[in-house]
Amino acid sequence: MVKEEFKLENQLCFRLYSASRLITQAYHPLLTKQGLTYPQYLVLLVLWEKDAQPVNDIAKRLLLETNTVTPLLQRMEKEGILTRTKGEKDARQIIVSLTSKGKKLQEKLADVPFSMGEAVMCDSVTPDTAPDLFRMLDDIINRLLHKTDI
Amino acid sequence: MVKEEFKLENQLCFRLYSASRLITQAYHPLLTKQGLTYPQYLVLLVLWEKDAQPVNDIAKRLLLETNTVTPLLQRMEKEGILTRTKGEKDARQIIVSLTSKGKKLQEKLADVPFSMGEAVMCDSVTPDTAPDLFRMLDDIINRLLHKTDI
DNA sequence: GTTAATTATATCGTTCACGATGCAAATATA
DNA sequence: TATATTTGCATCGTGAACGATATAATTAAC
Repeated sequence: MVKEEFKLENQLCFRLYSASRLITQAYHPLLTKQGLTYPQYLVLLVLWEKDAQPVNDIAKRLLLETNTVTPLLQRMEKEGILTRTKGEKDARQIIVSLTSKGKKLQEKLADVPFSMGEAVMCDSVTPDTAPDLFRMLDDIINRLLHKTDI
Repeated sequence: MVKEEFKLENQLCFRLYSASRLITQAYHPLLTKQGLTYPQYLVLLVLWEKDAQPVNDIAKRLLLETNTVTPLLQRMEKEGILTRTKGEKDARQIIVSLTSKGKKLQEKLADVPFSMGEAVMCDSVTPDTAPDLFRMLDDIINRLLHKTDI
Protein backbone atom coordinates (compact mmCIF):
# COMPACT_ATOMS: atom_id res chain seq x y z
CA MET A 1 0.00 0.00 0.00
CA VAL A 2 1.23 3.44 -0.93
CA LYS A 3 1.66 5.96 1.84
CA GLU A 4 -0.93 8.71 1.75
CA GLU A 5 1.59 11.52 1.51
CA PHE A 6 2.99 10.08 -1.72
CA LYS A 7 -0.33 9.78 -3.52
CA LEU A 8 -0.68 12.09 -6.49
CA GLU A 9 -4.18 12.98 -5.33
CA ASN A 10 -2.83 14.48 -2.13
CA GLN A 11 -0.29 16.75 -3.78
CA LEU A 12 -0.92 20.47 -3.86
CA CYS A 13 2.06 20.86 -6.15
CA PHE A 14 0.61 18.63 -8.83
CA ARG A 15 -2.68 20.53 -8.79
CA LEU A 16 -0.91 23.86 -9.19
CA TYR A 17 1.35 22.47 -11.88
CA SER A 18 -1.58 20.99 -13.83
CA ALA A 19 -3.87 23.98 -13.40
CA SER A 20 -1.10 26.26 -14.57
CA ARG A 21 -0.34 24.17 -17.63
CA LEU A 22 -3.99 23.74 -18.58
CA ILE A 23 -4.80 27.41 -18.23
CA THR A 24 -1.79 28.24 -20.39
CA GLN A 25 -3.11 25.78 -22.96
CA ALA A 26 -6.47 27.51 -22.80
CA TYR A 27 -4.81 30.84 -23.59
CA HIS A 28 -2.95 29.34 -26.51
CA PRO A 29 -5.60 29.62 -29.26
CA LEU A 30 -6.46 33.16 -28.17
CA LEU A 31 -2.85 34.37 -28.12
CA THR A 32 -1.46 32.47 -31.07
CA LYS A 33 -3.81 34.43 -33.33
CA GLN A 34 -1.69 37.49 -32.53
CA GLY A 35 1.57 35.52 -32.66
CA LEU A 36 2.00 35.61 -28.90
CA THR A 37 2.91 33.05 -26.29
CA TYR A 38 1.57 33.11 -22.75
CA PRO A 39 4.74 34.47 -21.08
CA GLN A 40 4.88 37.12 -23.80
CA TYR A 41 1.31 38.06 -22.90
CA LEU A 42 2.43 38.49 -19.28
CA VAL A 43 5.18 40.84 -20.43
CA LEU A 44 2.56 42.84 -22.30
CA LEU A 45 0.37 43.05 -19.19
CA VAL A 46 3.34 44.54 -17.34
CA LEU A 47 4.19 47.02 -20.09
CA TRP A 48 0.57 48.06 -20.68
CA GLU A 49 0.43 49.02 -17.02
CA LYS A 50 3.64 51.02 -17.27
CA ASP A 51 5.62 51.51 -20.47
CA ALA A 52 9.40 51.91 -20.76
CA GLN A 53 10.73 49.74 -17.94
CA PRO A 54 14.18 48.25 -17.47
CA VAL A 55 14.54 44.49 -17.87
CA ASN A 56 15.03 44.05 -14.17
CA ASP A 57 11.72 45.67 -13.23
CA ILE A 58 9.84 43.48 -15.67
CA ALA A 59 11.58 40.37 -14.36
CA LYS A 60 10.84 41.31 -10.73
CA ARG A 61 7.21 41.98 -11.53
CA LEU A 62 6.85 38.54 -13.14
CA LEU A 63 8.90 36.87 -10.39
CA LEU A 64 11.30 35.64 -13.06
CA GLU A 65 15.07 35.86 -13.50
CA THR A 66 16.55 38.10 -16.15
CA ASN A 67 18.04 35.08 -17.90
CA THR A 68 14.49 33.98 -18.60
CA VAL A 69 13.14 37.39 -19.51
CA THR A 70 15.99 38.54 -21.75
CA PRO A 71 15.52 35.97 -24.54
CA LEU A 72 11.76 36.45 -24.26
CA LEU A 73 12.16 40.19 -24.81
CA GLN A 74 14.60 39.59 -27.65
CA ARG A 75 12.04 37.46 -29.45
CA MET A 76 9.35 40.08 -28.89
CA GLU A 77 11.70 42.76 -30.22
CA LYS A 78 12.26 40.69 -33.34
CA GLU A 79 8.48 40.53 -33.75
CA GLY A 80 8.30 44.32 -33.61
CA ILE A 81 6.23 44.34 -30.42
CA LEU A 82 8.74 46.29 -28.35
CA THR A 83 12.10 48.04 -28.48
CA ARG A 84 15.14 47.59 -26.23
CA THR A 85 17.27 50.72 -25.85
CA LYS A 86 20.22 51.50 -23.61
CA GLY A 87 19.34 53.45 -20.51
CA GLU A 88 20.51 57.08 -20.57
CA LYS A 89 21.00 57.50 -16.86
CA ASP A 90 22.46 54.04 -16.29
CA ALA A 91 24.19 52.53 -19.31
CA ARG A 92 23.88 49.06 -17.82
CA GLN A 93 20.12 49.12 -18.08
CA ILE A 94 18.07 48.16 -21.12
CA ILE A 95 14.82 50.08 -21.28
CA VAL A 96 11.99 48.09 -22.80
CA SER A 97 9.28 50.10 -24.55
CA LEU A 98 6.18 49.13 -26.51
CA THR A 99 5.99 49.89 -30.21
CA SER A 100 2.70 51.04 -31.67
CA LYS A 101 2.15 47.41 -32.64
CA GLY A 102 2.65 46.40 -29.02
CA LYS A 103 0.21 49.02 -27.82
CA LYS A 104 -2.42 48.09 -30.38
CA LEU A 105 -2.32 44.46 -29.24
CA GLN A 106 -4.25 45.48 -26.13
CA GLU A 107 -7.32 46.27 -28.22
CA LYS A 108 -6.98 43.10 -30.25
CA LEU A 109 -6.81 41.06 -27.06
CA ALA A 110 -9.61 42.97 -25.34
CA ASP A 111 -11.82 39.93 -24.87
CA VAL A 112 -9.10 37.57 -23.61
CA PRO A 113 -9.50 38.29 -19.87
CA PHE A 114 -13.25 37.71 -20.11
CA SER A 115 -12.89 34.52 -22.12
CA MET A 116 -10.45 33.18 -19.59
CA GLY A 117 -12.66 34.19 -16.70
CA GLU A 118 -15.50 32.18 -18.17
CA ALA A 119 -13.25 29.25 -19.00
CA VAL A 120 -12.30 28.92 -15.35
CA MET A 121 -15.56 29.68 -13.53
CA CYS A 122 -17.20 26.60 -12.08
CA ASP A 123 -19.15 25.39 -9.08
CA SER A 124 -16.52 26.14 -6.48
CA VAL A 125 -14.88 29.06 -8.26
CA THR A 126 -17.26 31.99 -8.65
CA PRO A 127 -16.97 35.77 -8.32
CA ASP A 128 -17.86 35.17 -4.66
CA THR A 129 -15.17 32.60 -3.90
CA ALA A 130 -12.45 33.82 -6.26
CA PRO A 131 -11.09 36.30 -3.67
CA ASP A 132 -10.53 33.39 -1.27
CA LEU A 133 -8.65 31.48 -3.93
CA PHE A 134 -6.62 34.58 -4.79
CA ARG A 135 -5.71 35.13 -1.15
CA MET A 136 -4.59 31.53 -0.67
CA LEU A 137 -2.46 31.58 -3.80
CA ASP A 138 -0.98 34.96 -2.84
CA ASP A 139 -0.12 33.63 0.60
CA ILE A 140 1.56 30.55 -0.87
CA ILE A 141 3.50 32.69 -3.33
CA ASN A 142 4.66 35.09 -0.62
CA ARG A 143 5.53 32.28 1.72
CA LEU A 144 7.67 30.61 -0.95
CA LEU A 145 9.22 33.93 -1.99
CA HIS A 146 10.31 34.82 1.52
CA LYS A 147 11.27 31.50 2.98
CA THR A 148 14.97 31.24 3.68
CA ASP A 149 15.09 27.47 3.43
CA ILE A 150 12.90 24.42 3.76
CA MET B 1 -5.42 54.26 -16.78
CA VAL B 2 -5.15 50.53 -17.24
CA LYS B 3 -8.35 48.53 -17.42
CA GLU B 4 -8.93 46.40 -14.36
CA GLU B 5 -9.16 43.14 -16.29
CA PHE B 6 -5.66 43.65 -17.69
CA LYS B 7 -3.95 44.24 -14.35
CA LEU B 8 -1.51 41.53 -13.35
CA GLU B 9 -2.97 41.58 -9.85
CA ASN B 10 -6.35 40.48 -11.12
CA GLN B 11 -5.08 37.48 -13.07
CA LEU B 12 -5.77 34.01 -11.74
CA CYS B 13 -3.48 32.60 -14.41
CA PHE B 14 -0.46 34.55 -13.20
CA ARG B 15 -1.02 33.38 -9.63
CA LEU B 16 -1.22 29.74 -10.71
CA TYR B 17 1.77 30.14 -12.97
CA SER B 18 3.87 31.77 -10.23
CA ALA B 19 2.76 29.42 -7.47
CA SER B 20 3.56 26.45 -9.66
CA ARG B 21 7.01 27.75 -10.56
CA LEU B 22 7.88 28.71 -7.00
CA ILE B 23 6.78 25.40 -5.56
CA THR B 24 8.86 23.59 -8.19
CA GLN B 25 11.81 25.73 -7.18
CA ALA B 26 11.18 24.78 -3.56
CA TYR B 27 11.34 21.11 -4.49
CA HIS B 28 14.59 21.60 -6.37
CA PRO B 29 17.12 21.35 -3.53
CA LEU B 30 15.32 18.32 -2.09
CA LEU B 31 15.17 16.46 -5.39
CA THR B 32 18.49 17.45 -6.88
CA LYS B 33 20.23 15.61 -4.04
CA GLN B 34 18.91 12.40 -5.59
CA GLY B 35 19.57 13.58 -9.13
CA LEU B 36 15.89 14.14 -9.84
CA THR B 37 13.87 16.91 -11.42
CA TYR B 38 10.36 17.80 -10.38
CA PRO B 39 8.57 16.17 -13.35
CA GLN B 40 10.69 13.07 -12.76
CA TYR B 41 9.47 13.06 -9.15
CA LEU B 42 5.89 13.11 -10.46
CA VAL B 43 6.66 10.07 -12.61
CA LEU B 44 7.97 8.32 -9.53
CA LEU B 45 4.80 9.17 -7.57
CA VAL B 46 2.80 7.48 -10.33
CA LEU B 47 5.03 4.39 -10.47
CA TRP B 48 5.25 4.01 -6.72
CA GLU B 49 1.46 3.82 -6.66
CA LYS B 50 1.43 1.19 -9.42
CA ASP B 51 4.54 -0.27 -11.01
CA ALA B 52 4.88 -1.48 -14.61
CA GLN B 53 2.64 0.87 -16.53
CA PRO B 54 2.60 1.71 -20.24
CA VAL B 55 3.77 5.16 -21.28
CA ASN B 56 0.25 6.19 -22.14
CA ASP B 57 -1.12 5.49 -18.67
CA ILE B 58 1.65 7.52 -17.04
CA ALA B 59 1.05 10.39 -19.43
CA LYS B 60 -2.71 10.34 -18.84
CA ARG B 61 -2.21 10.28 -15.08
CA LEU B 62 0.04 13.34 -15.25
CA LEU B 63 -2.23 15.06 -17.79
CA LEU B 64 0.74 15.26 -20.16
CA GLU B 65 1.27 14.20 -23.75
CA THR B 66 3.46 11.21 -24.59
CA ASN B 67 5.85 13.47 -26.50
CA THR B 68 6.63 15.13 -23.18
CA VAL B 69 6.78 11.94 -21.15
CA THR B 70 8.84 9.83 -23.54
CA PRO B 71 12.09 11.84 -23.34
CA LEU B 72 11.57 12.22 -19.60
CA LEU B 73 11.37 8.45 -19.22
CA GLN B 74 14.36 7.96 -21.51
CA ARG B 75 16.46 10.17 -19.26
CA MET B 76 15.26 8.32 -16.18
CA GLU B 77 16.09 5.02 -17.87
CA LYS B 78 19.61 6.29 -18.57
CA GLU B 79 19.90 7.13 -14.86
CA GLY B 80 18.97 3.54 -13.98
CA ILE B 81 15.77 4.57 -12.21
CA LEU B 82 13.44 2.58 -14.45
CA THR B 83 13.34 0.20 -17.40
CA ARG B 84 11.34 0.43 -20.62
CA THR B 85 10.40 -2.91 -22.14
CA LYS B 86 8.15 -3.84 -25.04
CA GLY B 87 4.66 -4.93 -24.05
CA GLU B 88 4.00 -8.66 -24.52
CA LYS B 89 0.31 -8.40 -25.21
CA ASP B 90 0.53 -5.26 -27.32
CA ALA B 91 3.85 -4.72 -29.09
CA ARG B 92 3.07 -1.00 -29.52
CA GLN B 93 3.20 -0.44 -25.80
CA ILE B 94 6.31 0.29 -23.78
CA ILE B 95 5.97 -0.92 -20.22
CA VAL B 96 7.77 1.27 -17.70
CA SER B 97 8.96 -0.45 -14.53
CA LEU B 98 10.95 0.73 -11.54
CA THR B 99 14.41 -0.66 -10.93
CA SER B 100 15.47 -1.38 -7.36
CA LYS B 101 17.16 2.02 -7.44
CA GLY B 102 13.86 3.60 -8.42
CA LYS B 103 12.05 1.80 -5.62
CA LYS B 104 14.63 2.74 -3.03
CA LEU B 105 14.27 6.42 -3.91
CA GLN B 106 10.95 6.42 -2.07
CA GLU B 107 12.72 5.89 1.25
CA LYS B 108 15.36 8.48 0.45
CA LEU B 109 12.64 11.01 -0.33
CA ALA B 110 10.47 10.06 2.63
CA ASP B 111 10.53 13.53 4.18
CA VAL B 112 9.88 15.48 0.98
CA PRO B 113 6.07 15.56 1.22
CA PHE B 114 6.28 16.83 4.80
CA SER B 115 8.90 19.44 4.00
CA MET B 116 6.77 20.72 1.16
CA GLY B 117 3.66 20.74 3.30
CA GLU B 118 5.38 22.97 5.81
CA ALA B 119 6.86 25.17 3.11
CA VAL B 120 3.39 25.97 1.86
CA MET B 121 1.34 26.25 5.04
CA CYS B 122 0.46 29.82 5.97
CA ASP B 123 -2.33 31.92 7.43
CA SER B 124 -4.92 31.18 4.81
CA VAL B 125 -3.69 27.69 3.88
CA THR B 126 -3.99 25.27 6.80
CA PRO B 127 -5.05 21.65 7.18
CA ASP B 128 -8.56 23.09 7.65
CA THR B 129 -8.68 25.17 4.49
CA ALA B 130 -6.51 23.01 2.24
CA PRO B 131 -9.48 20.85 1.17
CA ASP B 132 -11.24 23.98 -0.11
CA LEU B 133 -8.17 24.94 -2.10
CA PHE B 134 -7.88 21.39 -3.45
CA ARG B 135 -11.52 21.38 -4.51
CA MET B 136 -11.22 24.71 -6.30
CA LEU B 137 -8.10 23.63 -8.16
CA ASP B 138 -9.65 20.28 -9.06
CA ASP B 139 -12.73 22.03 -10.40
CA ILE B 140 -10.60 24.38 -12.48
CA ILE B 141 -8.56 21.47 -13.82
CA ASN B 142 -11.64 19.44 -14.69
CA ARG B 143 -13.36 22.41 -16.25
CA LEU B 144 -10.33 23.08 -18.46
CA LEU B 145 -9.90 19.39 -19.28
CA HIS B 146 -13.49 18.97 -20.42
CA LYS B 147 -14.22 22.24 -22.10
CA THR B 148 -14.74 21.89 -25.82
CA ASP B 149 -13.77 25.45 -26.64
CA ILE B 150 -13.56 28.89 -25.12
C1' DG C 1 42.10 57.75 -8.27
C1' DT C 2 43.07 52.86 -8.33
C1' DT C 3 41.11 48.71 -6.82
C1' DA C 4 37.32 45.95 -5.15
C1' DA C 5 32.53 44.84 -4.82
C1' DT C 6 28.05 45.30 -6.68
C1' DT C 7 24.56 45.67 -10.22
C1' DA C 8 22.24 45.01 -14.90
C1' DT C 9 22.01 42.24 -18.52
C1' DA C 10 23.42 38.49 -21.49
C1' DT C 11 25.11 33.76 -22.82
C1' DC C 12 25.24 28.78 -22.31
C1' DG C 13 23.60 24.14 -21.25
C1' DT C 14 19.91 21.07 -19.66
C1' DT C 15 15.17 19.85 -19.06
C1' DC C 16 10.56 20.56 -19.79
C1' DA C 17 5.97 21.45 -22.55
C1' DC C 18 3.80 20.96 -26.68
C1' DG C 19 2.31 21.36 -31.65
C1' DA C 20 3.30 18.87 -35.78
C1' DT C 21 4.58 14.87 -37.85
C1' DG C 22 6.18 9.97 -38.57
C1' DC C 23 5.91 4.98 -38.06
C1' DA C 24 4.66 0.53 -36.82
C1' DA C 25 1.32 -2.48 -34.55
C1' DA C 26 -3.42 -3.43 -33.81
C1' DT C 27 -8.18 -3.15 -35.03
C1' DA C 28 -12.15 -2.26 -37.98
C1' DT C 29 -14.24 -2.43 -42.41
C1' DA C 30 -15.13 -3.88 -46.90
C1' DT D 1 -7.99 -11.35 -46.43
C1' DA D 2 -6.84 -6.88 -48.39
C1' DT D 3 -7.45 -2.05 -47.13
C1' DA D 4 -8.40 1.72 -44.08
C1' DT D 5 -8.43 3.62 -39.62
C1' DT D 6 -6.93 3.97 -35.10
C1' DT D 7 -3.66 3.63 -31.46
C1' DG D 8 0.93 3.85 -28.93
C1' DC D 9 5.08 5.76 -28.97
C1' DA D 10 8.87 8.45 -30.91
C1' DT D 11 11.24 12.38 -33.32
C1' DC D 12 11.71 17.26 -34.40
C1' DG D 13 11.48 22.18 -33.69
C1' DT D 14 10.40 26.19 -30.77
C1' DG D 15 9.89 28.62 -26.59
C1' DA D 16 10.23 28.84 -22.02
C1' DA D 17 12.61 28.19 -16.96
C1' DC D 18 16.66 28.20 -14.52
C1' DG D 19 21.41 27.24 -12.59
C1' DA D 20 25.95 28.67 -13.69
C1' DT D 21 28.83 31.83 -15.62
C1' DA D 22 30.41 36.02 -18.20
C1' DT D 23 30.77 41.00 -19.27
C1' DA D 24 30.35 45.71 -18.77
C1' DA D 25 28.92 49.71 -16.12
C1' DT D 26 28.36 51.70 -11.59
C1' DT D 27 29.43 52.39 -6.86
C1' DA D 28 32.17 51.74 -2.65
C1' DA D 29 36.43 51.34 -0.24
C1' DC D 30 40.92 52.46 0.37
